Amino acid sequence: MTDYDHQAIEKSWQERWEAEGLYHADVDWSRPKHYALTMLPYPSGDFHIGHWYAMSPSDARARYMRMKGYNVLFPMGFDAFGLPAENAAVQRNIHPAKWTADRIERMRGQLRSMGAMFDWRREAVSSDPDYYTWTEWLFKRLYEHDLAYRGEALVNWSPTLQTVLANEQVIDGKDERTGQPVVQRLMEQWFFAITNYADELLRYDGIDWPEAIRTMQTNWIGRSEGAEVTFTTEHGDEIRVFTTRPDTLWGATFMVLAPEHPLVDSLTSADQREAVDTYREQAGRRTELERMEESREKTGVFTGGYAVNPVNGERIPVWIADYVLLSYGTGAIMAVPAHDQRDFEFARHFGLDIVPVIRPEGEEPLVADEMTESYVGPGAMVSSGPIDGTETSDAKGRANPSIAATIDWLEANGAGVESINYRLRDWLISRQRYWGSPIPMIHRQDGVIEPVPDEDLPVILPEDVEFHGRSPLAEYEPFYAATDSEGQPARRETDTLDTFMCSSWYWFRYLSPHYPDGPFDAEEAAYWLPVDTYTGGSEHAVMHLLYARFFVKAMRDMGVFADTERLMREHGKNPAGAFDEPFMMLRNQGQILGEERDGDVVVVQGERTGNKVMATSVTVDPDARPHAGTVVGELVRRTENLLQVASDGGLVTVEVPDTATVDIAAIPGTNDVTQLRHHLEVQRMSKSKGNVVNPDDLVEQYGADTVRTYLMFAFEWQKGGPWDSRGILGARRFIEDVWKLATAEYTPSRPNPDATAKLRRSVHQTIAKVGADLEEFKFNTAVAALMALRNDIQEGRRGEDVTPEAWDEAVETLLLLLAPIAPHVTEELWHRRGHDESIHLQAWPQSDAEVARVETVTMVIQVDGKVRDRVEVPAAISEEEAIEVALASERVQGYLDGGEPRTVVARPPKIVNVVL
RNA sequence: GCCGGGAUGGCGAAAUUGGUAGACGCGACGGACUCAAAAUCCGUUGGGCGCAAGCCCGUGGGGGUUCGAGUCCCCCUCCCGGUACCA
Repeated sequence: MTDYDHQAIEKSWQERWEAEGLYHADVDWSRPKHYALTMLPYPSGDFHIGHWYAMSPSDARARYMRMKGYNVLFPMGFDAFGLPAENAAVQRNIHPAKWTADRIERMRGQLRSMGAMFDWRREAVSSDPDYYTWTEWLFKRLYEHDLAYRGEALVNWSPTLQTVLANEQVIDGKDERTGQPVVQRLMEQWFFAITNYADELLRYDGIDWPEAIRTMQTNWIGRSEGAEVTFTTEHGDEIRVFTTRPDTLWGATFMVLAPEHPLVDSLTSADQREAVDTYREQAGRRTELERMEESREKTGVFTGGYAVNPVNGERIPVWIADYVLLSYGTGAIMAVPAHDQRDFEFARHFGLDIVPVIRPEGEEPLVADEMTESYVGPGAMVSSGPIDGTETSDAKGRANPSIAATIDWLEANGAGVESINYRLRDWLISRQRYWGSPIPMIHRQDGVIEPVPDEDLPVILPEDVEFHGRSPLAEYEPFYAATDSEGQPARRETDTLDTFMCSSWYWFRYLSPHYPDGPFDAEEAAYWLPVDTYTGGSEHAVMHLLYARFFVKAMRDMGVFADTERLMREHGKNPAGAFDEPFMMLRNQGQILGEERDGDVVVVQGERTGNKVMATSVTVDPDARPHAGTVVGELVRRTENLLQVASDGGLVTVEVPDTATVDIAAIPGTNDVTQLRHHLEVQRMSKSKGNVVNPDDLVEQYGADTVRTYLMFAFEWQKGGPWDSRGILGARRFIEDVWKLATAEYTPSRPNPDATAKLRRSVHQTIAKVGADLEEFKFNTAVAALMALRNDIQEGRRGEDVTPEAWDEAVETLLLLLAPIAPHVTEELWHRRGHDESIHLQAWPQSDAEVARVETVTMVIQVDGKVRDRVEVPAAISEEEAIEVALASERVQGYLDGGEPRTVVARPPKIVNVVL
């Protein structure tokens, strides 16, 4: 037993740190700065172990940087606007402001229990007028620079949420938050012109971000190079199409328009009118989700109209089909069935012409009737007029000779132009909801829209409104009744801003959360910006992280940083590149999953051969009766579709083929093998599954230091993994061991130089190892190294053979290296050992290379690549000596059997390989 | 389908980037302490063979490069994440 009382220690240090302002970070131009940022939480009400997993390692690294001599800013705040608060108002009659404030208060307490080095003076809450004044102000600046505009577009409307959503917030036709389907509607809304920055957003110059995030953003932006070609209808209307393969224009045999395309009406012939109207009506009624759930069988109707292909004057039919989307490209395509798989399927389905225009490399020419799929490979252009015979490769855009030749021809003949198209749409920013930042705009009676003057900002969100599931603002006269710049009655904008806008600039507000003259104090910004490290989840790859990049670029171009840049220069800091990107380094943590459960009772029917069973049916039910079943027992392990079941008759391997019927008591409805796999393995934490790990309970039971240490130790941080309630005991034991060592009386009975040197070597190696690991976010190996040092110190204690000086050095170094990870217990022990100043103000220990150096190493001797012997040799051994030692080995001699080795490869002092 | 990341003991994981596979921890097993249990302490722990010295096998599967491959190259299987009639 120790007198380690984590509850008392953690509480008292948290209070003392707060009272002393230990973590206050202030501008100090004489010191290098480090701005460490972790994604701000939404005030959901309760901290999840996932928050701890994201934040406490980030805190450890920020603390490490502080000990390395940086002036570190590590702020915290709340992303406080959003729908859940509004729902609470509807369902429980609690005002969103109160709901939010209560939750923030509770979460602040939980955050404090983590013992992180947050500078609470810099806390920012996005729903405070202090904050959203500047969200509104930024909206106005964007409006003034034509980066915010009102426009009509086909948008995602969520009937569930009663609001429109940005493309980024719709996944698989369902809204990102609730998973409910969205529908497409043509509506007039507010947008941010993020597409103006598409090309710049594709560049990631100077930033150290995970490859995966950059790829996701690149794919989301979806740049494609090609040409825009103009076809002409029989009525003389122009139909513009975007294509990445203009070289196949001579193979275009029909056109397809999106059902909502504006030219559909004029194209439609009288006899096709009814069919077209029916199809359009059906398409409009279906949600994105329904469209995707239906088979991939192509549907569509002929309009009865024709258009002329500008390259050859051919008259081709115009169809409508829902595989062409109004929101992408021009909403119309030329169809080249021979060389595009979707067009091919459509043509086959409706019996349309297929004309090959590429002769595959080294093969016979394609014959339309014999084709079973489109051909998209390289070859030579055929039946293509002016570009006949031109080579075509797999390259995209002008890099492909046939495409380059076609673009030149199109431009010379006025039939089309080179064009680049993006998948990225402008960011739809308005929401028909209450609990968000107001949009500071006024609709005049004459239809003109004008901004609220700066001196009238902020537009305050009124409190005494009624909640009923839709935005109350549009029905609340005291809010919407306004006066325009000419004193005329007008209507205030009642939509509010997407909460992603609030989180697109919050790290600037942290710098000076109460600064009254701008979104941030330029002096603070000049010193702290840009953010050096940013940590958080990768789920924000194409939302928050893309918006944040857009915002800083737009702010830069609008001159918002002009004063900041001037101040940077005055202080001798080069502003170049400081406002091109928000976060210089980004690292994503993984996810903590629910605890791996065992104890599932499995009942299997099937054919048994020995201890193997081919299942025909599998039932998972904790209350399963031990009756008829080929095998009844407890699941021990599963890999793929193989289950290991411990039954009365011993361990049985059960194979579950796709054809087996599966019944899982916990999951209603018909189940399948996939569900079985997921159910029997780990899963996400959720209240309904009853596997949520509550950090508050863990902190009470084990202490924050133990929880932090365990979270950093147990997983590769970027990866995460299933919670293990037994694993945390190892972290607790480690902390207790540190306590014991640091409070022990140590008087050696037989100090000797060898043991002393050995311990000191370990200490200095550990300093280097832990520092390097924390630098690279490798928290698990950093903790492992500290545990190994603990083991070495314990060995010294048992042997009583290291000098008191080496002992003290080892123990205190252990405390210093552990301080960023377990801040409370190390602080306590540091003081108990007679230090007055906080351990968190100490410098990171220096590793003495001389002390850390090993004098002898174990050299491996291989014979034909197999390890046959190990010999202790001086670390500085020469190649000749190494070979000599290796050949002198008895084991090697035995293999040589008197003969000579064919060759010997030596990499002293690591390895010598003797090849027979 | 496409893009990205993976697959290493019973489990979480290490491995200086081509050089002792399994550090560190969990669990398990054996022992000490205890009337007993927990806690704690000591030890063992990839699999197989062997009394032992030791030998063989082993990083999802199959090939290859190399004196030497978890690591590099080619092919395949599976898992996780993202994304999808994107013209």
